[in-house]
Amino acid sequence: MDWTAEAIDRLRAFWAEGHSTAEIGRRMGISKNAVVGKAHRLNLPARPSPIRREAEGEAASRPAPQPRRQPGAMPAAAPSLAATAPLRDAAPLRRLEASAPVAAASVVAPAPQAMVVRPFPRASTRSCCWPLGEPGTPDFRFCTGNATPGKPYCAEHASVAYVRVRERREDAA
DNA sequence: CCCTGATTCGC
DNA sequence: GCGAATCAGG
Repeated sequence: MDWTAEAIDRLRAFWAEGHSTAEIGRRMGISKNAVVGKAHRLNLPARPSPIRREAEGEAASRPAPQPRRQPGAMPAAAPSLAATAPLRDAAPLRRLEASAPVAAASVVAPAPQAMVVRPFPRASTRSCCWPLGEPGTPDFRFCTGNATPGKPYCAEHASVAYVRVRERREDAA
């Protein structure tokens, strides 16, 4: 993967939109590993992980990482059972109470330095969050309409977002 | 098994 | 720096 400025920008955009790493990978034609790897390297804000890594105390409970494939190398010596667990600096790891369906963060401005990531790009909870334009492009933005009560979209976009499943003919074979 | 994201580490 | 392999939870 050639991580051009544009590619990174797109990654940031997709990431900010809350797409899954696999989805981003599909969209960009790369593996999810590449996505998550790069995101991690870019220090992009980790989105709620389904996994809860050990919290300080439990660090030792993990049986030490398995040795990974080593082409030419020999199996070195016996893994001196844990005991060595480095226990790196206590990771912040505050358990986020998950909740709001990860709304898109500011995707817009390719701002070089001051890229403030707002948790909520919408003016208020009452404005439509329908995305407009291609993520990562300068013109990407959100619909500015008023969201209908109880929905994240304006009436217009809500009608697009929520499709009646029952559209099917009843003659289904 | 499918999915998810995180981390490790040979390259 | 990159990303496959691996891990780990739902």
